[in-house]
Amino acid sequence: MSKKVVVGMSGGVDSSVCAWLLKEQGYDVTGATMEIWQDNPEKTEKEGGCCGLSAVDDARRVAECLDIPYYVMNFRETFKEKVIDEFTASYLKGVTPNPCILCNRFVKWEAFLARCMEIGADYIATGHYAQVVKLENGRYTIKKAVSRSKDQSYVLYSLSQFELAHTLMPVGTYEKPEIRGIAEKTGLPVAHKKDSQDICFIEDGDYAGFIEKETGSHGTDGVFKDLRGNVLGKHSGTARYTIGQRKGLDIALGHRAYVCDIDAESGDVLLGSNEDLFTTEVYAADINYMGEENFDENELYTAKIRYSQENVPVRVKYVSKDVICLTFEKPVRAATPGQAAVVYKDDWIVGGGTIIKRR
RNA sequence: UGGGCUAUCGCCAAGCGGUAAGGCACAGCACUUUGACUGCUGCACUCGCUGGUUCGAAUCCAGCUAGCCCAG
Repeated sequence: MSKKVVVGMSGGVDSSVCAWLLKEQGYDVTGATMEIWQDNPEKTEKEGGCCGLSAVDDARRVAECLDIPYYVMNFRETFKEKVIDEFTASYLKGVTPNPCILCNRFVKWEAFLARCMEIGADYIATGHYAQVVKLENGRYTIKKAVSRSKDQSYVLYSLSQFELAHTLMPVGTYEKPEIRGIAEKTGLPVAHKKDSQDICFIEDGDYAGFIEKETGSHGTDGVFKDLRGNVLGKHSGTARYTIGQRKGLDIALGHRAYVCDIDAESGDVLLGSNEDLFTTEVYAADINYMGEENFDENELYTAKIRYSQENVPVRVKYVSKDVICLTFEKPVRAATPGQAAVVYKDDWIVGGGTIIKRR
């Protein structure tokens, strides 16, 4: 009896090929699309040969094409509660969340895996560019994708050992062009769909407008100040800014200015130069361990503090049981509370946490 | 009310008789399965207004208007 796996299908190329690959490998494959937010069929593909189809329709077509059972699962409530509400709440607190990480943790794994196991699945699978591996120490971890430019390990750092033990990510060993090649060769109807990007539940990209619409607030009103405390001008609400931001400040100082700090209590938004953004120490909490049970304070790891950043050598020290201090060998730019600090050893994840402050 | 100074793109600011630099801001695109960063492109046929001098003025002259400073 072959193992049963449910593939989370977004209707995109990667998850579609993921399903194909697993079927090819002999798994008993079922497709499922998580309905989370996209409730309007308008959001369709602009290019490729299958215009006018929503994510669900695309996924269903792929499932038919592969001749596998297909379900649509409703996770709207979980998504609203765990991702959207958290997203907006964070911004109002002056913190910059990473909704993809929240979604992975609470929806795509916690909720989706549980649902799939209820219907008898041994595994769930996704089209992420990352690899699930079991180390010699017996622990599971996420390893970077073979395709370093597409690697998504960073947004998966919060998965538990149990979840990893029941997860397959076959796409992680391929390059993007290979995946598209497979989609074409096997005639999947989504071979030419554009890669998804930006926050999925905010279609126009105006996240500040979204927050205001959802909560009726744009954060705390207040002023821009320089690093010495001099008032530079009024701003339009703390929720519109994030550490390291330059665009959209709408203030002409003659030189480029970047957000260095946000105080949602007072409404102060501190502006400084790009150099002012660099720091060598970053604190993180809410730690999830992957490849190791604990960080070794004597080990030289590498870490990244945002999705698109190269790994930087780092030492990890415990400030308390669940708060760590990362000391980077080279200053890192714009450590931002709310984003994740993910620690790697070689190309696999040791663990990670949420950035709480920088120094 | 006398005297002086200044008026160039949203902000700052070059220009000093030869046919409008630059920075910041802003916009679009690219990059990106988060927010950012970054890169590229665009952004005053016009120089407070009205006349005059000149082959030719934002640049010289006159008047007007506005703002600032000093004096009372």
